[in-house]
Amino acid sequence: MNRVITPQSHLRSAVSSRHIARAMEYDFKAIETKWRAKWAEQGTYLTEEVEGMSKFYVLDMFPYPSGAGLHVGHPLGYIASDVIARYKRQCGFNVLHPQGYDSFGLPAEQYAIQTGQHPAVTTERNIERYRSQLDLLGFSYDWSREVRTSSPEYYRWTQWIFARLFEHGYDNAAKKARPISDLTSTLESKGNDGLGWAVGEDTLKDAGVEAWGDGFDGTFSAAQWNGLDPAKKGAVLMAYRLAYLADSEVNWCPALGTVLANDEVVGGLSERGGHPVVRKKMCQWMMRITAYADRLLEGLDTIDWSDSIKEVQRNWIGKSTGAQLRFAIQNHADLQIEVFSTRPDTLYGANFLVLAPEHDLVTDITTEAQRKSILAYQKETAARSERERMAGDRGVTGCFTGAHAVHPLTGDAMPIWIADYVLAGYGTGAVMAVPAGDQRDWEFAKAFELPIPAIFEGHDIDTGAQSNKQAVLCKSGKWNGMTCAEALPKAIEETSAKGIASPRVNFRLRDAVFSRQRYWGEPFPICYVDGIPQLIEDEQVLLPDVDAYLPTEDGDPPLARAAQWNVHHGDRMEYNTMPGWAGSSWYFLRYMDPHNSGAFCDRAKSDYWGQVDLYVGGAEHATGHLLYSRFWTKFLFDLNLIGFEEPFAKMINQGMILGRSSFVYRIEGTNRFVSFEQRKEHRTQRLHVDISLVRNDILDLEGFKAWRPEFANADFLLNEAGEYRCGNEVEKMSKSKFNVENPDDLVDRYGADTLRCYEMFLGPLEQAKPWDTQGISGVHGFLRKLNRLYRNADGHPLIVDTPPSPEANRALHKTIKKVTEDLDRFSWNTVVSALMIGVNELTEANAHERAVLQPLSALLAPYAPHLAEDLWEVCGGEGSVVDAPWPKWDAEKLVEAEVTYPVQFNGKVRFQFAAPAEATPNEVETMVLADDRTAKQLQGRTPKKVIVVPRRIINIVG
RNA sequence: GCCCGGAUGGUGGAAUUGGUAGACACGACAGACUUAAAAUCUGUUGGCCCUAGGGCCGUGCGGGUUCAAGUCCCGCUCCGGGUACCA
Repeated sequence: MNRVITPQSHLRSAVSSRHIARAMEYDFKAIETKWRAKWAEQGTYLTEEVEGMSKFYVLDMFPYPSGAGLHVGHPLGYIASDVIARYKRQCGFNVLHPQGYDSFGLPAEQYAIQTGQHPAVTTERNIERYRSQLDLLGFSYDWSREVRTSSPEYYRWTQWIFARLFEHGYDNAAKKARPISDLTSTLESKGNDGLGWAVGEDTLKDAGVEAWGDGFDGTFSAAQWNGLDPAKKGAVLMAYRLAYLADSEVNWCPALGTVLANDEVVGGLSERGGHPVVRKKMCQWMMRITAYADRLLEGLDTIDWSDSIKEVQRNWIGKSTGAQLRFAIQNHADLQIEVFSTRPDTLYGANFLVLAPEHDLVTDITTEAQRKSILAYQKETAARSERERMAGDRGVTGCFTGAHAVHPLTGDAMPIWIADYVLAGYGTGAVMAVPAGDQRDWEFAKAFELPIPAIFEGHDIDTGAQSNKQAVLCKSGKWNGMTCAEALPKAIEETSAKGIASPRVNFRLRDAVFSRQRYWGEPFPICYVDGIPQLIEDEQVLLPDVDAYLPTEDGDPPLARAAQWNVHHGDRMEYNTMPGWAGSSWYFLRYMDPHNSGAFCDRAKSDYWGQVDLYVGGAEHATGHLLYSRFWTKFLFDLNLIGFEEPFAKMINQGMILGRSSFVYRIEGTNRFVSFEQRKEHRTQRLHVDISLVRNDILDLEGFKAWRPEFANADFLLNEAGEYRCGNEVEKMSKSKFNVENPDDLVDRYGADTLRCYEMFLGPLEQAKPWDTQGISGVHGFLRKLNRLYRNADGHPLIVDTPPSPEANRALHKTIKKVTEDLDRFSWNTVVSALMIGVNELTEANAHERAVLQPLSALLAPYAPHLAEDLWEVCGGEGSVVDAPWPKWDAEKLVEAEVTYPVQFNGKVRFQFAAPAEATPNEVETMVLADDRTAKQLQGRTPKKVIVVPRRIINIVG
């Protein structure tokens, strides 16, 4: 039965009293305020190097200070790392636990464009808000070490590292970065033949053609080098620098007015904002991260990160080994097509070539008869690529060029096609198609009715391609009868000997674009003298003020607007700024020596603090920050500026906290809302409703009407209970979904200690989990119960100095053991359970002895530092609980006189059997076999076998 | 498609090397207190059967190894995340 009710008839609201009665005996507000002030006053969390003391470096990924503030999901990782920082400190380590802000970035700039407000001002305001929210939670950060990537004192050193990258190249033979001055002296004496430095081939080719004409093939002699003018030398050197300027295809985002790095583009859309991204040729600063591809790959084996994130990096780097093969083209003696293949062993099965539609040679080789259709296909793919990427549904398309290549082993003619399944940006942008061995080639051959030469024994080529490396080859000359795995190295060797191929390693990893056409980022310490970029090192290049945060009318980036600034000693400045990941690639080093004005970080300090021992943050930075910071760390290591080449020895990625959204159901075209149960009887729209108006899924009707003007006149179709029941769903926590739980409110209602414990109690840190505020009461109750062990309701201490009972001792030492072991394996959630069990047992045992309660407060300190500090004081503990030595468990106190064994018969537990703890398995067996209950279970049968697992279980088989 | 996770009560989760599955909480139910409600406290709470004693079933599904399987092996299903014509 449904009732339509008016607002007046429903005065009793389900949510009217949300007040949580606060039991006065646990006055968390007073306790937390008191100790936060004391810690600040005494500088409890300031850190310095102490010779001979072992260090432990615990780091959070620093936040971008957005305007929205924190919700309960944000502090999760911070709480986890704080627990470990405090635990390690109590264990006697010198702990470095800093925090800062990744404060350059797009949102502040977008806001500036809209409002004219300087990004520095909004950033400052957001940081203040962040800081006040963080402070409420009682973190043990040493704030004297705070860094902000947008402060000139910090970005000066970001610029400095950029300058070093500009001044260095990469020597593949030495496997390390070396100064460009080393390079020039080699070039002066030997030229670049056999040089072995990482080089941008396209950049070198362009510069070489400019210097020596069209015949330039990539090598030059010492004489040729020495004959160049400085401008041409500069252009050639650019091809070797680790930070270099290049014309390249970049991801241009028109809506953001800037280029993006590959990891900032997701499925053809910008990661931030989801705007379309197009390919465009532009002159940009780049980072030669590809020079470090192998070391970035190998280094993964030396660090303790999750397998999944290592795998993401491995795939992103995408190393593949094979050969580069050269194919002659009929009627084009001067041209050849190079293809990269990981499977040269299947070369005999190759019967056509496929080029990317954008491949350079397409125009040259296309016959007149095919020209029209080739042009049409190229146009079609260029137009389609974007839309089609989003659709994800692609058929097999392609077009014949009319040209033929020559098979290097058989001399057969191979038609040359173009197709969009071959990507211009990978390998050489051309493939040799082996339809019998590659499914894409197979499908292409089927679609265009090309023959499929069979090269595998016993494989039916009509069923699809065979890519198994254990397959046996046939019709493959000398390789007949070999498995592919056996033939592969031979194929590479033989084709290389014949001069038709060279061994080749290919990476999917691209060099990273390092310029952004934005205002709110690090300016480059670069000006252009006669068009050649020069480092500015005599003074720091500061970010100038501008009159608007938009490009100039000529399309130059905003910095071109800074009239005095944009010219340095008469030379044009670089107008681009650095990307967001520049400052975050090395911030973990600056914390070690944050105020050093003579160096980015003193070597002695980085030697002391070393690698980050525990890094906590989200997994979403796998291909961005976490790769770039590894790259910069290796570079700084090569320059002998730091003593380690992996920044983060261990990393744990916290899972997302999801919100529980509530929904109301509006009958379409009306202002009438129907309760969840009856929603299907009407045509309804589902609308998010703010979760503060909902309790146990029941809507606060008055609150709802007051929430938004358009709902002021809403009426409701209630359920049989006379209530409005909301629907719900677990989804990402977000303001727009009205499912955000704010930590400030929870701290106000339950205290920071409760919130800290509860966030850890929710479940394993790495897992995504829904937030459920109801559960917090259980954790709050635990802290109150714990508090009651130490003092009564009036706050009078209950501590006594009598010796504890064996039960109390056992409870304490069991808890110490469990908490210690769980913290050592980073099992944050089970620690809270262990403490709860301990408190339950001590309450049961009526334990108020100092010998038990004082260590207990030390044990609590990492999770609930405020209350622990207060209770430590009640116990008369010396100094701060922050430095209380971590309690050790005493195995003797854990021993029980008896062990209760579950006794199984054929694997089913039938009864419990108590045996003396010190009894041997044989004695236990004898005793249990003598027990009446055993005889009853056996009913006269003789046991075949008796298994006694000491202190665990007894299983009687028979 | 490929690669990584994961699936345990009404819910979050525990079980660390194969050894009593469901710890610890939440919720629900019942009781105490209260004029009443909230709060608080106590008890019950995987399912099924049973007067009791107790029994049977049970960790996504189907097999297997073992004295013993949530845990190991083989074959699936579903869910989450990442990634993609990468030659």
